[in-house]
Amino acid sequence: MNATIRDVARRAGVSETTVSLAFKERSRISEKTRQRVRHIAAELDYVPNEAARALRRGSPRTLGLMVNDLTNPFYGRMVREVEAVAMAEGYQVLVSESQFDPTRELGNLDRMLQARIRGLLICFSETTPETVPRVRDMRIPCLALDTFPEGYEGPHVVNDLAAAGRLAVEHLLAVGCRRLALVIAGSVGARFSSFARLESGFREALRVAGLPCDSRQVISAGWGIEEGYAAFAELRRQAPETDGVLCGNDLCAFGLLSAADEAGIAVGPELAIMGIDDLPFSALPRLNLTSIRQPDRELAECAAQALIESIEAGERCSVKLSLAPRLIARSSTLAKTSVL
Amino acid sequence: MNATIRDVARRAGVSETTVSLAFKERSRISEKTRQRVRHIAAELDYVPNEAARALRRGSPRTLGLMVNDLTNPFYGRMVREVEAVAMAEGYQVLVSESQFDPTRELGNLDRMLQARIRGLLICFSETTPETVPRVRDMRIPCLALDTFPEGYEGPHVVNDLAAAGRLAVEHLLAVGCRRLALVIAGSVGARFSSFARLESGFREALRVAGLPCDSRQVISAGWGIEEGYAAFAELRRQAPETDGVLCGNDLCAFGLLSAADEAGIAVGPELAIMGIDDLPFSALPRLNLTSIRQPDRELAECAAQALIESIEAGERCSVKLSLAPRLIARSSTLAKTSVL
DNA sequence: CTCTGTAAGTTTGACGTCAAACCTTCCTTT
DNA sequence: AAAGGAAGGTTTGACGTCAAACTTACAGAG
Repeated sequence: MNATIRDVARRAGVSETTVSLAFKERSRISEKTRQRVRHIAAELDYVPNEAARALRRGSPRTLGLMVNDLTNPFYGRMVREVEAVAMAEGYQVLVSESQFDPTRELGNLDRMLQARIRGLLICFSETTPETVPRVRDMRIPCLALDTFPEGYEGPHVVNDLAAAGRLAVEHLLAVGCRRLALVIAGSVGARFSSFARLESGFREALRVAGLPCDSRQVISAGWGIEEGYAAFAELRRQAPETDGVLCGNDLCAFGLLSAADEAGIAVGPELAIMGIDDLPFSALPRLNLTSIRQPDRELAECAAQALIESIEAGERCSVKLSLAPRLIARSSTLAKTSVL
Repeated sequence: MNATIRDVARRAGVSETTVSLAFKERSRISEKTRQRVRHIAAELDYVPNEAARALRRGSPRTLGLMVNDLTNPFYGRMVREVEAVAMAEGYQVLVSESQFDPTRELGNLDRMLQARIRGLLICFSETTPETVPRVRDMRIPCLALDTFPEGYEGPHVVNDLAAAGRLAVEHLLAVGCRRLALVIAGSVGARFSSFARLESGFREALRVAGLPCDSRQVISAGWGIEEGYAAFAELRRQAPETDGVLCGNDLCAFGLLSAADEAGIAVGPELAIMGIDDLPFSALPRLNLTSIRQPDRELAECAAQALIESIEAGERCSVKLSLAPRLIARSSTLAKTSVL
């Protein structure tokens, strides 16, 4: 049905190899022939058959992208941007969702490998430490996207969470908070997490400001709305005097905020709450959540580009990039001293 | 690197074809041999090479899934469910996003066809009428998911939007509203849209209730938060006496709700607002949006299953399914008569 | 004892692409 | 004039799978 390289060759009166060559830059073929062949190919609507290519080279032009939660718009944007870059480079993207479940994640990884992906972008989650060594030992280029856990030493394109932590503390202090808390995913003690960097940024900024920081100020929660909601009770129990909270992501902050509302606490004046991600929803006046915006577009773009480059170069990926975040102040951290 | 059918054949002392046959049910091969071959294959971690299969059969085991907006959690869930079914059946999913842009959508469709997808699930949008004939004329099984436009006559698995319209009207009337409006995507006059069914359900229920319904009660908007926000002004202009609104989706409702808040209108008592989708965000106490929950899981599952079945059967898909929605009442349509 | 039929395999070839190795010309160089 | 080289091709074969066509062995019929 579709034109093959053979049809083009026949029509152009050259060999199949010549046609193949005509589509490679810098190949030993005369410019004249190249143009002619390309022209004929275009006429015939010739598109190289991916399956045949894949068979020949041993693997298809496919990238794997593992995200945690497809219903979180943040990951949706990752998928969008990665696909855009991949498409431009002629790659397909195999999207997979871990749902924060180690078993599922490992299974998905296997599936991707069986599909012979040529490279992997992975958004690690804190709940799946098993994945780290597996990814490290993969023989295709892999790149951590958005965040990565402590033990991971590999290439990455992530948000500078330490900077985010600092930014948040500075902001919260500036609006008059004095007892800060951090609500993040991962378990106490073995905070196996890129959130450790968030925490260290957080602690460091507190230290610089001359404020104490003990472990009760760090609450373990999860990534979702529910978990944020539950974290509020924990916060009350563990650090009741808190007047400013930074949550690991916006979803979690929404939950916390709901719980605070319910408890009759004035979010902003009594308890400042902020998140990380700056989801579109955070700008809704009713939520109006102060958040830290990650440069998601660049993030995904850089990562995808870098990954594809290493694939083409046949080398291990070596990018290590931390992108600076930006604070978006809204009323969930309304200054205590300001007049409403 | 990976074991091939040849390795298995050699090890089992049979021909390659026998190995191939051993993996097909109902093939003319003795049960004994089948078991032995399968066992050896498992031992060698043999996984059939997709690229080779794809080359042989002319197309890979790949499904196309076109959604409108990856940052809308609703579509995220579609992707999730479709992938789950596809994976179980040994198919890959090629996800594509139209972003409500006809050019992009047609381009994506082309790309998918070039990737030789074997079937297509498409969430039509109102803004891309060009796609309808293109999809109709595709020679692979296609299935409309979630919704489909007026001109489309093909197979589909959708939400029963007429029922949603009725449900909404009944609910709004029950909580005491008397002047209803509908905010939906598409342009007046040529409401090229499955929303026409929503509208007809809406109108019908009004008629049954003995209430008038003129065209000013139907506002054209878009799908996003921004568009919902803008629609509020339009609503005030076009139908200022409105006391109950149904929005085409939750995102749009969030925008409308924000604008109403801003205008100092009490959402609920003064103006009831409801959406369709029941996103997780809608349950946030601060938003607390009454919504119509679509059975998204079944939707995606049925669709994916049906599509794969037609692919395997080599027939055109013929499923036409409308799934009943369910109303989730929250305070954005709080009864006027109730005490807050 | 030959003939036909069936069950259980095997051989062969093709799907489309593209390296690697192999030819021609034609031009330089000494 | 012979040797060498480069430019621009072409031929060949293999990637892994699986129909289709072909073979063999054996059972039962006549």
